[in-house]
Amino acid sequence: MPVTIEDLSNKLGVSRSTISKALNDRGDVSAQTKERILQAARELGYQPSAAARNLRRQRTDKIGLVVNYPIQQVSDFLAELIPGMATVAEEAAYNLILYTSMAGNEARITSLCRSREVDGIIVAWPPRLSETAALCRLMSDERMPHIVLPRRVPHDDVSYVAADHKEGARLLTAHLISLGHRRIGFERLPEVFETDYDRHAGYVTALRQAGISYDPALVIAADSSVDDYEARTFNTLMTLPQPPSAVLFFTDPVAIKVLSLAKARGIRIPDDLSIAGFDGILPSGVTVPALTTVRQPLPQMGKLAVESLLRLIAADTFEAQQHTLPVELIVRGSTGLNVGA
Amino acid sequence: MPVTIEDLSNKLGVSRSTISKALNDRGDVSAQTKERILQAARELGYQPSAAARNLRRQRTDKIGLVVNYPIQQVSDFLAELIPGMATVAEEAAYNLILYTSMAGNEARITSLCRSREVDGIIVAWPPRLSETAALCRLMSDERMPHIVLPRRVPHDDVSYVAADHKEGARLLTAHLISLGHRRIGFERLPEVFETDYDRHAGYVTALRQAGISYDPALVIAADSSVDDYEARTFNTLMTLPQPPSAVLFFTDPVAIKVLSLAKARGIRIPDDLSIAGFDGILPSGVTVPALTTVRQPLPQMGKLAVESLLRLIAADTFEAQQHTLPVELIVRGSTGLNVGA
DNA sequence: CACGCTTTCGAAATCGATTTCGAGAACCGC
DNA sequence: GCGGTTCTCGAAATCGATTTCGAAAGCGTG
Repeated sequence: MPVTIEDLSNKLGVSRSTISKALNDRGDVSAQTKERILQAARELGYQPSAAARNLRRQRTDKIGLVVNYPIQQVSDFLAELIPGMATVAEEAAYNLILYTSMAGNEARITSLCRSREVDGIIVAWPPRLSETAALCRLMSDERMPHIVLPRRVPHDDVSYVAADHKEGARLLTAHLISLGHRRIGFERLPEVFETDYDRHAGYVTALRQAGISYDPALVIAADSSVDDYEARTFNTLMTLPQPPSAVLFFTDPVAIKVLSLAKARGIRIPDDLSIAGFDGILPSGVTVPALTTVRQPLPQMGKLAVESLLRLIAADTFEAQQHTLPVELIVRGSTGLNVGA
Repeated sequence: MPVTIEDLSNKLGVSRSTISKALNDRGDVSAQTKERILQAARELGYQPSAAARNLRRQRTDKIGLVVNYPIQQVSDFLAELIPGMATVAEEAAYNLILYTSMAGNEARITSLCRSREVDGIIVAWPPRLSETAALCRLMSDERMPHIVLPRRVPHDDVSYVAADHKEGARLLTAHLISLGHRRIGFERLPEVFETDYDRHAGYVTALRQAGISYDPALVIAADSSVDDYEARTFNTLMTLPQPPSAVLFFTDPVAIKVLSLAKARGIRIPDDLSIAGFDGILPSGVTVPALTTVRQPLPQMGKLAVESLLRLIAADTFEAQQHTLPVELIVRGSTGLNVGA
C-alpha cells in the first residue's frame, strides 16, 4: 500500500539506486535528476521503509532504555530522566525504546542484543553489583554499546553516569555538624551496593573532618524488603541509650514517613530532632516542615547518559564513559540547630 | 557478526525455510528435526534479526507514544501513564517507542506512518481540536491504527481514552454546594477544548441541580500563555463586588500557587475561602492544607489506551474505541464549610 | 506392484531499501 | 581521430528473515 522506492523508480524511469543516492546525498547524481527525484518523492509522499533501511544499514537509530526494576517504583525518577534523554536522542535523530519488566532477566537482554533492535542500551537501576557486571560483560560480548544509570560501577571498562553520592552525604553530614549536631544517625541500604558504600564514605569523611568519632551504633543497615522498615530504623535509633539529635535517611520517602511518625510521638522537627532525606524527588519540598535533602541532577544525568551512549555508538572513542555528577545540598526546614546539647 | 539463520542452516544441513518454520511453530516440520533445530538454536544463541523480520512480516511489534506537547510539562502525567502502558504492551510482546518534540508537526507524524516504524500510535496531549482531527484523518489515510489520550474527541470515528471531566467538575461543585457554598468561582482554560467544555458543563449541571443560578462573573477564562495567569484569575475573582466563597481551579499546580498567594494576603484556607484543583497529580496531597481535587485514573487510562490500540491493530474490531473513565473526588483540607454566609 | 495420499523438506520468491561496480556518454587535449 | 578522464546512471548483490509451492519420500491399500 505505501509507496516504495520501486514505485518512484517506475514513475520516473530512473533506477532505484539513483533514487536512493539522490535521497541520501551520496553523490554520483546530476543536480538535475536529483531535483527531479526529490520533487517526485515529495509529490508521492515517499518515505523509506524503516525495516528495509534498518536491515540494509545494520542499524536502527534507536536506543533502548532498559528499566531493570519495578517501573512503578522508579516512575518519579523516570519522569525527570526521560525528557532530557528523549530530547538529546531526537536531536541526533535517535529514538528511545522502553523495555521494562526485564528484572534480572539476562536472557531477555541477550536476545535484545542479538536481535539488533537497538543500537545501544541504557541500563537503568541495574540489580546488585555482581549481576550488573555480568550484564555488562554480556553486552560487551555482543558488541552492544551500553551505559549504566544512575549507579556507579567500580570497573574501568564499564560506562556509567551517576551522582556523587559520597559528596552528597558529606555535605549533608557537614551541614548537620555545622548546626551543632555531634551524634548523627545514618541509615544504610546495603542492597544498592555502590551507592550505599559511597554515601557511607561521605558520612565518615565529614565526621573525620570535624574530629567526631564514628559510633557504629548510630549506623543502621535497613532492609527495604521488610514491612515498615522505615519505622524500624527510627525506633532503633531513638531507643539508643544516647539517641542522635539528627538522622540522615536513605531516601526522601523514608524521611517523609518518619516525619509523620515523629509527629505522632510528639517529637518536634527540627527542634527535638533534625532529619534529612536523599534524592530531592518531588514532594519533599512541600511537606511541613520541608525536607532538607540532596538533589541528584537527574535531567542532566539523563542527557549525559544519552550523549555518552551516542558517543560509544559512533565509536568516537573506545574508552569507557564514566561520569559522576555533582549533587546539590538543599537546606530546608527539617534540619535545625542542635538545641538539646 | 551475530549468528544468522544461514549459519544455523549450514551447521545443521537443514534449509532456512525449515528452520524458520520450526522456530515459529508453523507446522510442516517433523518433531525430530524441530527438536534438533531448537537445540542448535539454543546452543548458538540464535536470535532472528529484528529488521529482517520486520521487513518480511510488515510489522514491528512496536507502538509509538507520540507526546505532542512540551514533555517537561507533562512528565508527571507520563510517570503515571507509562508504567501501565509499558506493562500491557510487553505482555502482548509489544514495546513502546517514545516520540517527543513533535509538537504540531504533521510532517513528522506522516513520515512516522509511512516509514512503518510502528504498528500503531498513541497521540498524547494533541493540540487544539481542529488539528487533532486533521492528525487523525491523516493517520487513517495511512491506515495507521491510533488512539488519542487523554482527551475526548467528539467525532464518531476517532478512538480515544479520556477521563470523565464533566462528572469530575460536577462532583467538585456539588461537594462545595453541600458545604454551603453558593457563589463558586470557576476557572476555564479554553485552550484544551473538549476538556474545558466538559468541565464547564459539569459545573453548570451541579449548579442547576442545586437550583443555583449561573453567574458569568464567576467564570474566568484563563490563558496559560500569559505570565502569572494564576494570580490574574485569583485577583479577578477576589475583587468582584461579591467575591466567591469557593473557587475551582483548572489544575492542581494553579491551585497550589493560589494557596501561597492566599497565605501571603492573609486569606485563610479553607476558613475564608475554599479552593480545589483538578488532576490529583503528586504533590497536591502534601500541601498545607492538602488540596481537594479530582483524580483521573491515569494508570488505568494508560493500560486501556494500549489495550484498545492493540485491538485496533489486531483489527478485531473496526469501530472506534471510545472510553471515558470515571474520576474520583478526593476531599481534603482545602475545602470546608462556608462559614462566611 | 502401482497408485494415491500424507508428511516432510527445500528452492526460490519476496519484503524494500543501500551499495558496489562496471558500462556508456561526454569531453578533453594532442 | 584516438586514448584517457570525468560524470551519470543502472544491474545486480546484499541485508536476514518468512512464505509459497512443488518435489521427494514414506505409507497403506487393492
